[in-house]
Amino acid sequence: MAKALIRKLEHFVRLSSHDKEVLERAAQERQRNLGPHERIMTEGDKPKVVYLVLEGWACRYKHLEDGRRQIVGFFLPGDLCDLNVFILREMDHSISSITSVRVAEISRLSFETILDGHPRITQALWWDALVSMAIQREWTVNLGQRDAMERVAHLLCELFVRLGTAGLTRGKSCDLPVTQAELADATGMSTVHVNRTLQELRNLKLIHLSGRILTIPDLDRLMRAGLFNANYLHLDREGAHLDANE
Amino acid sequence: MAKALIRKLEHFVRLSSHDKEVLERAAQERQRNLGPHERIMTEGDKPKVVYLVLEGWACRYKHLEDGRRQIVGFFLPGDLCDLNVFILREMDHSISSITSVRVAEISRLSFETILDGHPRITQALWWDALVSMAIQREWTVNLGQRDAMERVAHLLCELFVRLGTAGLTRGKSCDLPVTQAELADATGMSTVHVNRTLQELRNLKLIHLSGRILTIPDLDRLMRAGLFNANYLHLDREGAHLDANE
DNA sequence: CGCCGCTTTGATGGAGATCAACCTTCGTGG
DNA sequence: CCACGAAGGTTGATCTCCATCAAAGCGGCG
Repeated sequence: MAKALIRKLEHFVRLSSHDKEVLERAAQERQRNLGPHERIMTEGDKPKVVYLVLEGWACRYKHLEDGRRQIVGFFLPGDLCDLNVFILREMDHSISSITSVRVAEISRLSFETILDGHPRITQALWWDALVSMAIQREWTVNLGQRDAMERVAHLLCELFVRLGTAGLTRGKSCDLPVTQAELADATGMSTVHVNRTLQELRNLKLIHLSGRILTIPDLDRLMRAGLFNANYLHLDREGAHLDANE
Repeated sequence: MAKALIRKLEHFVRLSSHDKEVLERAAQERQRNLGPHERIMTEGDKPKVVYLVLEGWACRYKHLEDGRRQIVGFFLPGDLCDLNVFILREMDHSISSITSVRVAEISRLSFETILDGHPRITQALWWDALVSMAIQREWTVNLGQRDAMERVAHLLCELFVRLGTAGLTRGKSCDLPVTQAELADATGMSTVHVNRTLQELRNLKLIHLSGRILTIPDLDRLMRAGLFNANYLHLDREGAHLDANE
């Protein structure tokens, strides 16, 4: 159930089987199933629980008054929304499903129980939170400095690597269940230009994309095209000194 | 010493005088003075301490291999770098001073002591961390969706409001010790276009800017021009239920 | 079959980058 | 005290990347 999360956290630290059970139980506690494109939380809502995505894709986004929309992040299986949201009085952005999605709702109480009683998990979750912030910074760089090709290439690299850490790639391929309009909202481009950019990437044989399946024949080349450097994802078992010794 | 930080945190929760002393002492512990444009941390460094800016301006930024640079955030007096950085093996971005700066270096140990023993401070610091993430998201929106005028207007609003919460505005004015080139790196624009955009804002009487002093005659109008909505800064004493009762 | 959501294509326009000067201010040293 | 240089700000001319508009393909599904 919480397999993707566990697999992701183990890029930071090796968890004991007890740690894993604790996470599994938290993920069971209360689940919610959503269809594609349903609202999970709306800007202005009072946040009451922590969400963990178990299956499917979702996204955070903000609307401007005049209707423009920016997707500020994708939630993939294993992703948590901010650990401490319930400190805030109201959400400053919205969250929607992209595909159909199963989420776990973790209550404030049981979340705090985990943080209190399980220092190794706690550390791993903070690591994950720091990585989320690094991702958000990298998106800032992406939108501020990279041109269309680089921007799309960079986003695809990020998604592919993140899916990989959650165990959701198959060889050189992965699902990419987003429309070009959604890619546009995430990259700050128009749909038309996303379309042309994807074609260019296809012509250069940097990607193969059809029927919601993305294949990256040579990830290194795509990374170079997108000036992608994975260091911001901090994937090298940085907390090894905490490893469970079982 | 830690006045700006305390003042900022009190937008979330009222602190006891003991709380304030604890923060003051942490800010005394070990200080460092830097001239303008000095490196504080470099991408790749192992982070060892938490920095708190006491005086002056600094920024975080990332370089692309080909030299392009994106400023991903400004540090104003009272700002802390990520609470838990030392979990990470290496920095994924750099931090430099803009003006001359005084920072406090808070050791991992004494930082953890604060977090352990002072729940009200801890909550306030988490609130601050969540606000930092919201700011980063808002920058993503800024770069992705807003045009030049809106983008600069939005940034100026944000800086003015944040300075205000730290007690660093004088009426309608504040310091703005950044060059146009730095504004360009923060907004993803060219210096030339930042210059023209500032002129336009001046012509519209939305700002008055000279000699590093920014004056905003009518903040509401500038906010409208930048589609600025302050809710992402969460400034309405959200943690009032925790207020120290003294 | 026919519609709806998504992708693709072509034509046109504009916001902002780039290049290249020039100007102003201010700190430094002769 | 002035001369000079460096750093920052300002301007004009040109070009390009990407937005916008509009219409046409193309599956998939009721």
